[in-house]
Amino acid sequence: MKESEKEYKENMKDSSKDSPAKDTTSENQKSQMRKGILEFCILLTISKEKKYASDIIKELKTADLIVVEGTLYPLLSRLRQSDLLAHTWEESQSGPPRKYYELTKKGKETLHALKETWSSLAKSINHLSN
Amino acid sequence: MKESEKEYKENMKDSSKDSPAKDTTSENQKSQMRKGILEFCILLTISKEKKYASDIIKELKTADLIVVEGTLYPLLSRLRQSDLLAHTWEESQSGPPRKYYELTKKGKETLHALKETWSSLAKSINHLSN
DNA sequence: ACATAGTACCTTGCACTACAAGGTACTATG
DNA sequence: CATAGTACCTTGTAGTGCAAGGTACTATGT
Repeated sequence: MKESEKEYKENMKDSSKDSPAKDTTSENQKSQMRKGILEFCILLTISKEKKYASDIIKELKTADLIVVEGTLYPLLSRLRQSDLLAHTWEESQSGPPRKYYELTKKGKETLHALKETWSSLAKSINHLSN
Repeated sequence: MKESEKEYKENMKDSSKDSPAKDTTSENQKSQMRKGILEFCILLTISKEKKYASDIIKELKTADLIVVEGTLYPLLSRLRQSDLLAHTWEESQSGPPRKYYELTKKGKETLHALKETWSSLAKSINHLSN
């Protein structure tokens, strides 16, 4: 029924002429894709040995993941508040004392769970790619 | 300098006693990890053949990715506004007409870029896992 | 003819995230 | 003692997924 179809399309709220197109630049996409994965990555790096903020940023950079301070600090606070991380102050030879983070027991468990989530996600993408 | 270290710690704004811990339940983590990847998955599914909303949800479900309508529709609108998708109305034998989506040229290019982003991300995680 | 169920589309408001920008406190160096 | 460097943190903004709710059409039973 061409007629009813036409009616339907005309009567339905239409999002065609919404606000101007938003950013879907590849700059943005990369950043969007990292969302929620950063937490995983940070737990991963800390799991090897206790680290402080600059250590973490450095290590992530070697893996081609750019993270800035303003992102990292709130994230570390979140993880500590959720009892996934604990910190200890340690003096430095050159500069202010550093806050070294390490995984709590809960943190290790969570990391394990996140690893599974990740591999499940990777499997899904694989599945869709065929 | 135990003394100066102490000062530093005391004087710095401290986030230790912030608001109560937020959700870092594994429910939430899984959902957070999917963020920004959904867009990629949806382009992937549409790349094979044109699909409408329910098709997409069904296909994602077979890959163990749960998506709901309220998530999908705004996302499709975004992609269309960014000229990655185009849609055509088609009648249905049973029910209202359907909006079939397919990739534009720009959409295909973007999908290609996203594939690279994904594999680079996977490589990073791999790198960190050792 | 009319109500009910089913399908398909869409919006609003919320919680969460990453980031840019800016600020404080300490150390080391010229 | 000023300047640069390191390390920590906060505030405000834009983007995202989701729950909840709403509109429009078709098919079916009574």
